Amino acid sequence: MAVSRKTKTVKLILELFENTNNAISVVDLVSIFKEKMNKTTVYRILNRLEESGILHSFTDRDGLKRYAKGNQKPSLLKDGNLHSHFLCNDCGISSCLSLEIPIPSLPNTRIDSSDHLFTGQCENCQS
Amino acid sequence: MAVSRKTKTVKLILELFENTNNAISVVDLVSIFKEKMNKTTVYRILNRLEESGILHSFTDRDGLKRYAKGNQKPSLLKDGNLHSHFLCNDCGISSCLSLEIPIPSLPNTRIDSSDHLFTGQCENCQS
DNA sequence: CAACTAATGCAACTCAATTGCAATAAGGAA
DNA sequence: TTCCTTATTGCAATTGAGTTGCATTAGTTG
Repeated sequence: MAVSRKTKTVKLILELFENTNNAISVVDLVSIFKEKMNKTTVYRILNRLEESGILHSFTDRDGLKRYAKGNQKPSLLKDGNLHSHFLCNDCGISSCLSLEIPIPSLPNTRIDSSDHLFTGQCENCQS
Repeated sequence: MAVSRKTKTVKLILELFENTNNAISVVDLVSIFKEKMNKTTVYRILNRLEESGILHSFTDRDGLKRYAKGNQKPSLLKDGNLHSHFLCNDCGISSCLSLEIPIPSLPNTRIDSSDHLFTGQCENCQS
């Protein structure tokens, strides 16, 4: 079930992601759009946009889901050019990194996807 | 607040982890010990064992927390020998990997920790 | 415009994880 | 061993992210 209709709510969410490269938590998105649409709608639109390959997501150490624009298909694994993310512990801003990460070769094991999250302190939060 | 008393419940949990190298989800641990101790107790003991450096944890894509034995301190970052995990999508078994992962150098950014999760199909689940 | 159905809003629900507090038990001191 | 201190536990209630069912609304196609 991908996005098939350009509704007002879908346009609002797309517009937000067109203007940032950061990954935004679903909690924040629900809060940002709380006057414009229902919490459930936010969740469902994000699911559809991810299935469509317009957004991708990851889960941080707190178990919160975060979305950012762009595709992250399993096929990308073959390149060894794995998508990874940085998350600032202070301000919570999260960005996508492009990084060569080796895929481990385990005997008789098939690796389909991988997630890589670096955390620390971003440029703006350095005292 | 680390572990300071060797209670019966702490011993039970330690015993389990001494006998496996796998990472076990908190949900499973609560279920395994449901006759022996309260859910809250499981959560609290795991927290203390992690603070003590006896266990370490990570969060999978579903947002579930998993624990395995061993320490994973930020200082390990310096080695470039980053701890990572493999999770089988079929049987849910999770194991620790030892893998050289490069730490990205971002301008004016301090990286304190990192998490790396590979998912796929393990040896036993290959049809 | 009419009709089909994807998409939405709302309320209720699931489930992992946390919290407050009274009761219990580890373990050091006497 | 017994006493005391307080870390630890059990229980019940709560929080909060995410999901579900269903009636209603609104894209889209002809």
